[in-house]
Amino acid sequence: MMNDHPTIRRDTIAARLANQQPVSATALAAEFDVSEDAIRRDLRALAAEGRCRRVYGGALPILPDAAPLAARLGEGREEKHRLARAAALAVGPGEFLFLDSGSTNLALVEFLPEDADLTVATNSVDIAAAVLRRQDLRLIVVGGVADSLVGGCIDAVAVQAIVQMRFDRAFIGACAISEDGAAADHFEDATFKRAVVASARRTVVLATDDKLGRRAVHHIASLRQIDMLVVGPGVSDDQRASLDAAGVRAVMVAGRD
Amino acid sequence: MMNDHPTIRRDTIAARLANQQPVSATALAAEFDVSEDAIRRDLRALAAEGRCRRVYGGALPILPDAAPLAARLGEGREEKHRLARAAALAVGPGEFLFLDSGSTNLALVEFLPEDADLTVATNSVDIAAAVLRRQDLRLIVVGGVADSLVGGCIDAVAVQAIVQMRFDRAFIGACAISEDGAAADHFEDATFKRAVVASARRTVVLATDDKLGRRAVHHIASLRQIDMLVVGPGVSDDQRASLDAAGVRAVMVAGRD
DNA sequence: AATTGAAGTGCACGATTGTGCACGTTATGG
DNA sequence: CCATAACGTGCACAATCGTGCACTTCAATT
Repeated sequence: MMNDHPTIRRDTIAARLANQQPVSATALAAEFDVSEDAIRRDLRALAAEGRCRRVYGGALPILPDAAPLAARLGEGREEKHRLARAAALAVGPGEFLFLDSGSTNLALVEFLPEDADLTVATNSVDIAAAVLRRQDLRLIVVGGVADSLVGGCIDAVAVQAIVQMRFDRAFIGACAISEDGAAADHFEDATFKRAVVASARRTVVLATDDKLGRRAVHHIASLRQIDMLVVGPGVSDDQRASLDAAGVRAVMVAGRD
Repeated sequence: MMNDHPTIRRDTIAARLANQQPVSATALAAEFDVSEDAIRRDLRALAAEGRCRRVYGGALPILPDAAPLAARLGEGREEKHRLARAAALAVGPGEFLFLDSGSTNLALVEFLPEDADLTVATNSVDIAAAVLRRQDLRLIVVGGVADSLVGGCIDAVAVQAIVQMRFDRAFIGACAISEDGAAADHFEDATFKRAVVASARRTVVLATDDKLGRRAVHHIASLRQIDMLVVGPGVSDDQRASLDAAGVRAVMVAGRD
């Protein structure tokens, strides 16, 4: 019928990329029997929408947080520090916190108030190390089989441990924030985060600008379940308004003073 | 289909460096099947971005900042490395290991055989971090409330997790080794270590010279329960003989060649 | 039915990127 | 001090890219 329609072709390519498959311009051109120019235009459009990464010879899927923690430490360090500093202000004395894995939460450790009788639980090896270095924090390690991509434990053992805790405040790392709420790219990761949200009285999400408006496959929490969303100053007023309207209880903008 | 893409290669290299792994230009060239020139160009680009440090033969990761454990590693570093290197020789492929907290066991991580399908369990935050950096090791984190002196978890939760495991080989840190066996200065620490010994088919103790002949209050294991004791070359023949006589199955002397 | 405009396509052109090789230079270890 | 290995540079070549342009298609309008 019309299996060679341009839209179908683009959707097919987009689906593969969403499925973490790298694509080659030459191969796609042969497969859909169009010139490489057409394919290149498709890929350029996809990349402009942030749905893939353009590279020489084709395009790569957005590998969301696949890069190990340390890799992401360098990029956007300042932004993360601003977010972390702002988020830490909300923490009160004596609280029982959970810090999810992620470079932004790692940055948060050093901004937590000093000698505030805080207890920090985490499933991230790096965050645990950072907390341990601060003698004024109590540390609870969530164990299990460690996932090398996440840099911490997100398996059934970890979920089981989470289920038995009651946090005053949980800081969740999200791969994407949209009107649908927070989402992650990996199934197990999302499952773990859902358990954390369920065990926390308040859920806080720190989102660097690149996460806003993105979408990811696996749902973590609706916007209504997020008690505080901390974003950077680069957020447009439109975005803020639509988040407000969608039910986030508090949107905090870091670095606007 | 396009797994050998230049961009993927560079990302892979960058990820390793971000993971604190040094890389060799020659090895990478062979691994990705390109000329060393291409690799050198990659490394030069990475270094220009400040993501690694260029050295003769390859590139080194950027040291994040003051290494927390490097301080402790400083004292007696050479001796610990000798013990660790010797102890690692005994490890066979596919084994399930436990590494108790302690700087000597931390040193052991980097000497474990590469790509030997090893699984490492540990209760130490620093050791977990070190294991995580080596992507050829599986990591199991033993969770619980972390003890800031020990740098890991030794509470009831941790003991419970240990009880359910069966290690091929456990590396125990001991505060003291005498004819009575191994002992520790802290009660909880000793309790935890006893659980580990009970769950291990073989128990290995790495003892720096200052631990030999010392006594400590809380019993961990008799000499008969220790399957291998690794000591440094500074041990007198008398000491060795008395240990032998007391029932240690194997006393290994590191650094005598 | 004819007109119009938007979207998609292929092609030609010069620019850019990645690669390997050859050359001379520099570091490292005995 | 010397041998070797690794290095940087310049160069040639191929693949790929971006852009401008002409052409088709198709649906909506006149």
